[in-house]
Order: sequence, then C-alpha cells, then structure tokens
Amino acid sequence: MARSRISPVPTAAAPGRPLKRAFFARSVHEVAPDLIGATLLVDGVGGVIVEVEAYHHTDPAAHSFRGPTPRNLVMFGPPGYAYVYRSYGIHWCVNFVCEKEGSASAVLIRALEPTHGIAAMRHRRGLHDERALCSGPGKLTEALGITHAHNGLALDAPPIALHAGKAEPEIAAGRRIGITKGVELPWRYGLKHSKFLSKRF
DNA sequence: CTCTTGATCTTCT
DNA sequence: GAAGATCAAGAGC
Repeated sequence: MARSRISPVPTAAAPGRPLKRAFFARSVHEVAPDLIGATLLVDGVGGVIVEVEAYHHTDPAAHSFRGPTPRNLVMFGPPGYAYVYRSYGIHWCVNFVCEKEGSASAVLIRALEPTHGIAAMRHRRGLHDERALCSGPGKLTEALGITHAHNGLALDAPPIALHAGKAEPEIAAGRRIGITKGVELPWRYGLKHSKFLSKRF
C-alpha cells in the first residue's frame, strides 16, 4: 500500500559472486562506484547498495583527516573491514575501509534498496514504506541492526555478506551530502534512477 | 514542497 | 562550548 506504482523492471538482481577483502585493496575512488549494485546483508537482512560516498585522509571532510583517534582507528587499519561511527550522538553510520593499511580511506554506505528481510527492517525502523527503510546512512544501519558492535568486523565473514551485482549499473556522481568541507568534490556515487536514494542526483 | 528544531555522542577549540 | 559524513516531526507556503 505504500507504493501505488512499481517499476516494471526490478532493479534488485540476484546476488552474484562474493566480494573478497581484496576487492577493497585499491583506490577508494575505484571501489566506491564499483559498490553500486552490490548486495549487502547483515545476518541475512539488507539489500542492493544504491548510494555511497568516498572519503580519504587527504580530504578535509574525512574523519581521518586529522589523524587517528579512538573513533576512527579502524580507518587506519587494513582494507576490507567495517568502520562504524556514531553520528550526531544518535545514529550509526557504516563505512568500508579501502586501499591499504595507513591510507585511512573508506566508503560511506548511504542507501540501499531493500531486498532481504524486509519485514525485519520494517519492525526495526517502525515504518512500512520500503522507500524510507534504508534511504540514508543512519536509516540503513538501524534497518540492518548495525551498531558499534560491528565496528572492525571483516566484510567477507559472518554476520556480514557482500555480493557483486550482475549487470553494469548506470552510475551518477555528484557532491557529497551534509558536509561543510570539501563540498565541491564529486565523490558521491549512486544508481542514477533509483527510488531508494537519500536524495536525487 | 521548504524551512526549523530537537535528539545528544565524539572530537576539537 | 561548538560543530558534526543525521533523522523525524511540525510549521508554513
């Protein structure tokens, strides 16, 4: 009942090959767009990644810009791990660490198209509308049950599962959202016509 | 549709 | 003390 119209072409393809940790051992600016269309599951609940942002320690908007702190320590470690931080004292946000140890680069996961465990996500979010379940970095962590307990976990081992998308998605790029430094850098990537973005491109 | 505000953790000044 | 990689609810147009 939430949606009166549904696209005749489902964007949620069946999960492909598992992404190994080596997938993340390259430039964050290559990994970020390549993650669009991949499926992220936590304990079997999740969906297709439709929006991300890239951050690097040379970028004034990045948490790692001013060096390591207790919060951002995972960003300075090896690639292929989850960096989870508290946002505005209320929400959790999840990143995938990239490149190499010490490079302190990561991809912020900003939105998913829900495909697995939608009933569980609706319960956790207290919402019915699928479009609102995972359309923001704080929303999707609540829907998937991601908290500080997931900080530092490997991305290729339970409870986390990542699978490549099937086809080449149509990628859009633009300015990142909610930052005040490095605003001109076009390091937000998304599935161009998805209805599950935090904001349209 | 846009704009404003409160919630309240981590880091920085 | 202030700002921040956010969200939801309420007021106003």
